[in-house]
Formats: sequence, structure tokens, C-alpha cells
Amino acid sequence: MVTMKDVASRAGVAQSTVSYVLTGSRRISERTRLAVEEAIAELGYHPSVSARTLRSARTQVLALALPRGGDGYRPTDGRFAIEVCDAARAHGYDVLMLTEREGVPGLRRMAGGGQADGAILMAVAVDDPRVAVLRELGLPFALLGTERAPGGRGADGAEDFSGAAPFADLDWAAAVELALTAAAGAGHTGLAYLPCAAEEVAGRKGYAVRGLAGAGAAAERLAGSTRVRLLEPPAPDALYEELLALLGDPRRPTALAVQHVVGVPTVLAAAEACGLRVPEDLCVLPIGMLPGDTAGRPLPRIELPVTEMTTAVTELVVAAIAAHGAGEDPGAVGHRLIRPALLDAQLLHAG
Amino acid sequence: MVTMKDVASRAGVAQSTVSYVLTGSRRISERTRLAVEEAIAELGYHPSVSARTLRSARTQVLALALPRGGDGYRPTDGRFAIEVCDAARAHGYDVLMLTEREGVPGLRRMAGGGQADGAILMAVAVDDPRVAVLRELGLPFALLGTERAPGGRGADGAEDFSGAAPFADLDWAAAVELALTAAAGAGHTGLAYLPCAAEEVAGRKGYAVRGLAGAGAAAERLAGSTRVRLLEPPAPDALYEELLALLGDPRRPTALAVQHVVGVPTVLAAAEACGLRVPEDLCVLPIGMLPGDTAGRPLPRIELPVTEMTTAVTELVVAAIAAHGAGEDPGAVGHRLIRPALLDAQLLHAG
DNA sequence: TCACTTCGTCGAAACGAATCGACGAAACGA
DNA sequence: TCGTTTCGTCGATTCGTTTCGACGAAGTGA
Repeated sequence: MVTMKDVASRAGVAQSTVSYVLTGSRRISERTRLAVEEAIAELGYHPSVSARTLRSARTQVLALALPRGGDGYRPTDGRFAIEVCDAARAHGYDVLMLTEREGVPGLRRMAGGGQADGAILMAVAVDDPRVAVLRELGLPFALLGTERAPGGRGADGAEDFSGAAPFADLDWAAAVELALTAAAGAGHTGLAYLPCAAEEVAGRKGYAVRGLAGAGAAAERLAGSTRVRLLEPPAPDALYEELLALLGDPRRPTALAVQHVVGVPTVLAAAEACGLRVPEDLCVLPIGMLPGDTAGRPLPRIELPVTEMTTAVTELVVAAIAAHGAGEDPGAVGHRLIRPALLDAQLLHAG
Repeated sequence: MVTMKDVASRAGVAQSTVSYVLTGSRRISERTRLAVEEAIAELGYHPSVSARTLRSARTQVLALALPRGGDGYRPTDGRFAIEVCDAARAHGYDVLMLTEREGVPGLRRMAGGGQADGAILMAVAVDDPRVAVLRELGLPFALLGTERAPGGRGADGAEDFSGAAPFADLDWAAAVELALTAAAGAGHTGLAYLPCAAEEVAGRKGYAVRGLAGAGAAAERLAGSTRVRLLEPPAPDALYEELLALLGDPRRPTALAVQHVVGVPTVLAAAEACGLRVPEDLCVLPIGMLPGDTAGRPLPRIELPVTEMTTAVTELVVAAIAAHGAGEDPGAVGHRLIRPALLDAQLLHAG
């Protein structure tokens, strides 16, 4: 292995000088810098990450807590992971994966061993226990989704997140409300909302409960003019049958907002089975699908702003790390709530 | 930070003794061990990963090279990542993510800095340049997919992989061949095969070219009895129109094997648009979808054996690391080619 | 010319754990 | 009783960096 010592002797300088060239933490003359750089290139030197970490106590690594694999896997999860990784690299960080399977002990292990400077948590639930653990461990972090229960809005219409842990998220409540309101505005008089899977609602995942809250708000707001049916959070096996019952009924809705994204193909299959054409007979409006994924046909939709969320959450955790290093409060870096955008709204038009 | 020294003085022993208790590399008396363990628990000691790594030159980390995010993202990728992570933990390894975006320089950075003991590459292409780089770097590795071009089978019917880099993969050629042969056996006389996306074929991804090879073999084998149409690898935008042309033709196939998994919803939408009912008028047979993902309706299918692949590839890379450590050839740990299984075959029956 | 900066570089001391050689004490056989 | 082995523990060194204090050589002003 090539070390700084080798580079130093090759360049005819002290080992510490090589370090200064690399870190830039002291002025070095042009002549010396060039000699060192040449020696580095000639020897193919790469600094040892573990030695650097040991001495400096900075790992340049972020831990990313992924959700569960297996049945609970959602196609969006991997896309988030990849884009978080790219965003982190742009800030000079690598990303170490943790899975739901390891849970809280995994976070403890990581923080205890000093393997990461900060953490990003995916699939955050209301009052997520991991948040308390991270605070206790003193590890800077930011969340994808918030641990706050959906709450009342302030005077300016914005939700109050003071004291909440740093996070980036789509405003799911606003998204669902926008979808339903827009459908009503386009002339649909029978609306329905299909929430996330029962397991996600039961697990109080932020996106799931906030979507429900938004649907409730929309139902209330539209109460005078339009009926909004809030469907039960579906169990995977029961979804198809429930949809058949819903869509087979003569008083069926004409527009269906679907936050249960992995259920979109099932919705389309059920519609077909009931002899309904999409979009002529039934307007299907997915919320939170991956950008570019139009489920095989053009649909009005609200996509998941993956890149915005991942760049934002990365910036937040990087800022939290900096604050932590400066002795300030890493939890005070704020949050980013992303406004939903309705795409292909012209496809909403009622039959 | 609590260090071994603190534990040692608390337990009234030498620092080295604490180390021996932890690593188990020397006999320690029961009495001393208990005292040390108690001190560890009382102080909440966690060994410093960077110090351990620096001294022992073992990181207990695997690098996982993920495919590209953005447009090229496949829902399967994230599932692989999560399950690789779980499998690695079972062997005591953590997983550091690298993305396609960083490419070969990313691997060099990782290996140069000594950040990982081994690497796993996803979405491997024929003659993948990353393989040569890893060999050059002397970093143990295993692949998800093989870099070998599909080749002739030996006398025993098994493909010859001697000299190939260690890998785990579904036998994609056998999978496609099985799908088409089974469809023919179920009475279908007009078969078609939809390969992976044009971009994947052009990029010579192993699964894409091997699937095509299997389709070619099946077409040849069935030539006497059944016509097998091999469709062109579709461009994303053109897929729907091409399917309409295919399925709108009176001489349309009655069974369609679909390896282009993200295209399954599009296939179903096109079938519906042509007034075809699935499975009565058209048998759709997806190959390589995520386990449990039945695209919203029961379909005969060959699932992606994610867990088998990830556990196997992890075992291979762990074995390669061990071999490397023992001065043996890390490339000689073999491979695992997984036989495809056809699920819900009873749904194949021709209308 | 002399005191005094400023600049660039050097040597040495950490960081926390693994590991090697050494060394006392107990156990053993003769 | 004495030498010899075995067992358990200790001290010291090492891994490759970062970083601090120090120190000559130039540069500055009087």
C-alpha cells in the first residue's frame, strides 16, 4: 500500500507537508505543491479513509435507513436510495445502507461505532421511535417524511412544524386535496379516494396518514356540491374484490384518486372487469407514483417529487452535521414541504 | 467517547486484555472476561470502527454498485439493494452504495481508499468494463448477472462458465425458453416474445441478451409446430403503438411472454384497447417480475428469485474475500445459476 | 544594522484498536 | 526440591492520517 510517507520521500518533503497539500489547511508554495502532486500521480496514491477518519473523527458517510424488503417493498424505495446516494456524493458523502430489519439497534450500532456523520430515515411514521433514538445518540439527521401527526394549519394556511425534526416531504395532504378538488372542478360529482395499504396506515406512515387527512379536508370542503367517498385502507388480498364492488355499483364514482400506488394496476384491472373504460367511464388519478411511470396509459396524476425530496433531505442533513460541528442545534435546520403539482390535468374532464 | 482504555481501567485490566475479550483471539479467564463485559455494559462502550479498520485492514463493508436512477430505474433494483443489505448483515458486513453515475471512477475511489473488502455489481452487461477494473484493483467481487456472452451449452446441457467471474443469476435463457415452450405445450399456436427495453438490449445487459438468446432457442426448437414471433426490443415511447399493431392484427399471437417487466401494464392496457380479454383472448406471461407482484390480476409467470440471488451473491463475495485473505484466487469461488420456475401454470391454457 | 513579522516547512504527538513478545504464577513430573 | 510447561495477562508497537508547536529563511521598517 502506498502511504503519505512514500509520497513525501518521493517528493522530498515531510509527510505533514503532503497532508497539507491534500487538505489545503495550510499555505503551501506552488513549487512544493507541484512536486507533491506529481509524486501522488506517479505512485498512484490514495489516502486511507480509515486513517483519515480515525484522526479527524469525520467519516464523510451518511447512513440511510431503508424500509423493509419482502412484501412491504415499494418500487419507490429503491429510486429514493439511488438518488439520495447521488445527492450525497455531490456533497462529498458516501452512503451506508441500513434496513428496517435491523431497526433501532442498527442505528445504535452505526452511531456507536462512529460509522456515519449523519443519518437519513426513509418511510417515517408518526412519532417514529427512531427519531427519539437519534436525538438521544446525538447523531445529526433528516427525515424523508415527517414524524409529526398531521395538525391544524396556522393563520397563513401553512402547517406549524416548529420543533419538528428536519425533514423533506411532498405535502401529501395538499396533494390529495388538490387531486379531489381538481376532479370536482372538472365536473365529476362522484369522487372516491383509495388510501395507502392498510399496513401502511396501521403503521402510521406519514404519507399514509397525511393523505387520509387531506382527503378528509377535501370531503369537508366539497360537502355542499360533491360526494367524496373515503375508501377503507385496503388489505392486499381484498383490494380487487373491494374495487369490483365499488365499480360494479350503479352509483359508482366517476373519478378515483389513488394514493395506494402499487394498487394502480389492480384498479385498472378491476375497471376493465367491470366494463368501464379509462378515462371515458372512470377517471383514475394516481398520487405519488414515480415520475415517468404512467402505468401504461396517459393518466392525470401527481407524481412523487423524488429528486426534489432527495436533494432537499441531503442538504438538510449536511446542514445539520455542520451545525453539530459548530456546536449549534442540528435540529434547527428547518424543513422542506413540497407543493404538489397536478400533471396532465386536461385528462380529468368528466365523461 | 468511551475507548478500550476506559473499559480497561474500569475493569482493572490492560487495554490489550479488553481487545482479546472482544476479538476472542486469545484465551481469557472467565473471571476477567466477566469483569470486562461488565465494564463494557456499564460504560456503554462501542468499538471504533475506523480504528479497528485501520489496524486490521478489514472494513467489514461491501460496496454495492447500483444501476442508474432516473429514467433507467427498474423497480427491482431497490428490492435487490435491500435484500443484499440484509444478506450482508447476516455475514457481519455493512453495505456502502455506489451508483452508476459514479461508474468506474467510483469503484476506483472505493478500492483506493480501502473503504470496502469486496464489491457486488448489479445490472451487469456482457463484457462489463467494471469487471476488468475490479480484477486490476485486486478487489474481491461477485456479480448479479454475468459478464459472459450467452454461449453454447456443453454435452450435459449446462453452459460453460469456466473462467467467468463469480456471479449469481436467474438462468434467463432457460426462463424464456421455459415460458415459450410451456405456452406451446398448453396449446397456443401463435406465440410472441417481448424482450427487454431497447436501451437494455443495446447496453448488452446480461438478462436482456440472455432472454433474447433463450427466445431464439425456443423459436428454433418449436419451429416445426409453432410460430414464435420475436418482437423488437421496444423504445419506451413506441411500445404502446407497437402493441396495438401486434394485437390488432387478426393473425395476432394468443400468448405473449413479456420479459420487459415495466411494460406489463402497457401490454395489459393495449390488450384492453384492442378489446382482448386477459387471459381468455390473450395469455400474458411475465418473466422476471418481483415476487408477489402479479400486476393486478392472476397471470402465469416466472418470478425474479430475488432472495436466492442476493443470498447467493453475498455468499460468493464473502467466499472471495476469504480466498483473497488466504492468498488464493478470489475468482475461483464459482457461480450460481438459478433454474426458473413457472408459477400458476394452469392459467396458461389456450382459450 | 537590528528587531520583528510572515511564510513555508518540519518533527512529533495524537486518534483507538490489534497483535507480538515477554513475563510472572500456577501446575506438573521426576 | 527443582526445572519445565502451560496459562493468563501486560506493555509496547503499529496502522496512516491530521494537526499543533516550532523553527529557519526571507521580507519589513526604523
